[in-house]
Amino acid sequence: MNSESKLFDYIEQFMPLTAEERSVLSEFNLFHFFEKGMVILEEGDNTDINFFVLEGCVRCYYIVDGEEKTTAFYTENENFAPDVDIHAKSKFYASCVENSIILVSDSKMEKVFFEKFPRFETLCRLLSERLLAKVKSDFDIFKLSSPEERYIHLVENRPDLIQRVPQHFIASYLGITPVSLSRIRGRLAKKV
Amino acid sequence: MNSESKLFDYIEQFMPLTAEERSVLSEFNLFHFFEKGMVILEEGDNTDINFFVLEGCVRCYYIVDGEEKTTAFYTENENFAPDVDIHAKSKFYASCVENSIILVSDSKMEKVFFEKFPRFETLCRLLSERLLAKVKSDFDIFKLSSPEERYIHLVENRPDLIQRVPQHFIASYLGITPVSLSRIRGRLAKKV
DNA sequence: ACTCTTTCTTATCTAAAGTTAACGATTTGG
DNA sequence: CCAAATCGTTAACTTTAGATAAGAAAGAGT
Repeated sequence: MNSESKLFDYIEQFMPLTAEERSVLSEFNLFHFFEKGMVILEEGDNTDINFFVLEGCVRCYYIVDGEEKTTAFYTENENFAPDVDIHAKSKFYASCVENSIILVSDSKMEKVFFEKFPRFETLCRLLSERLLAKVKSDFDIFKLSSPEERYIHLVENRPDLIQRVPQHFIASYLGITPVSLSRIRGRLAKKV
Repeated sequence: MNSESKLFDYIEQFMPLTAEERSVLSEFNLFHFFEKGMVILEEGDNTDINFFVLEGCVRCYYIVDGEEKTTAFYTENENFAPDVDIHAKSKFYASCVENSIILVSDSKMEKVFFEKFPRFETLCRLLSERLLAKVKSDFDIFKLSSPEERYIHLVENRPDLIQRVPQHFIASYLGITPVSLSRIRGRLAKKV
C-alpha cells in the first residue's frame, strides 16, 4: 500500500473522502521520507509546521544541561506540532527513531483546505478534543503512578514502543534515569 | 459585573459577538452556582457534560484505594469535561474548592450552537488545540522535573493555587504525598 | 468556650530513585 | 576486522520519597 492510500484510509475511518478532496490533498505535496536518526525539528525552529506520522517513529526531546530528555514518541497515525502559536519558536527537538514517512504541513495549507472543505474543521476539532482528553488522562495516570507502575503501564499499553525504542529513551519518557529503569526491570524480572 | 458579561468578555477576547449570538447563548440557561465543597461530578456519571469555570475553583480527583488523588484544578476561564466519548462514564470526581459560578453544557447545546454559528467551530478548534499544546507542555515540564522542582514551578506559575487550595490537594497534584510536600517546603525554607 | 474535624508538621524507618563509575555487549564506521 | 561509540547492567553511596504515627495549629459547628 502506498503512502497516499494510508493517509486516505486513516481519514476515512472518520469520514468518507470525495474525489475532489483526495485530489486537493494529493496536490499539497505532503509526503516526506526521513531516515532513522534524522532530526526533523530543532529548538528555535519556526513553529508553523505540523507533523503527521504515517509510518515509522518520531521521538521528541528537550536538551537540558547538554542532556537529551525524551518526552514523547509518535508512531503511525499520530501527529504533533511544536507549538500552537505559529509565530513562536520550538522548545524541543524531534528526530526519527526509525525510517519514517511523515506528512509535513503548515497553517497556509490547513487554511486552504478548511476553507474548501469546512467539514474538515469539524473532524479536526473532534480529533483535537479527543487527543486532548487522551493526553490529560495519560497525565493523570502518570501522576497517580510510581515509576515502576508507569513502566508496567507502558509495557501493557505500548508494547511496541518497548521493542522499537532504545531503553534509555524510554527512561526519560517515564521521568526517570536509565539506571533506574534498568533496576526496575531487574526487580520485575525477579518477581516473576 | 454579572456572570453573563464575564462569559461574553471572555469569548470576545477571541471574536466579537453579534446580538443574535449573545441572545442564543443567554437562552441556554448555562449558569450554575455551586457552593464550596459541592461535588459536581462523580465517578460513573454520564460524560455528556462540559464545565466552564467562570468564577471560583474546581478540583478534579480520582479515588484510589479509598484515597482522593487530585490531578487537576480549574479556575477562571478554564473548562473541562469528563470524557470526549459522551457515552462513557466519568472516571473521576470534581468538587468546588470555593464557591463557584460554572457554565454547564452538553453536546446537544453545542451542536445547536455550532450549526447556527459555524465560526464557533473554528473558535473551539483553536481553543482546543491551544489547550492541547498547553497540557502537553505541562506534561513535558512535569516529566523533566523532580518533585521539588515541580513545586517551585507551581509557586512561580500558579501562585494563586498555593493560596486558595489546601496543601494536601496540591501534593497529589504534584504527584507526591502531603508529608513529602511538607518536607520539600521545609527544605526550601531553610535554603533561603 | 469546647469539641471534633481538618490541615500541616515532625520524627522514624523503609524503600526506591539519583549519581557516579566501571564493565561487558552490541552496533557502527572506517 | 578492528576501533570507537552506543547501550544496558551492576555496584556503591547519597538523597529523597513513601508509610506510619504522633502531635500542634487552625477552623467549623454546637
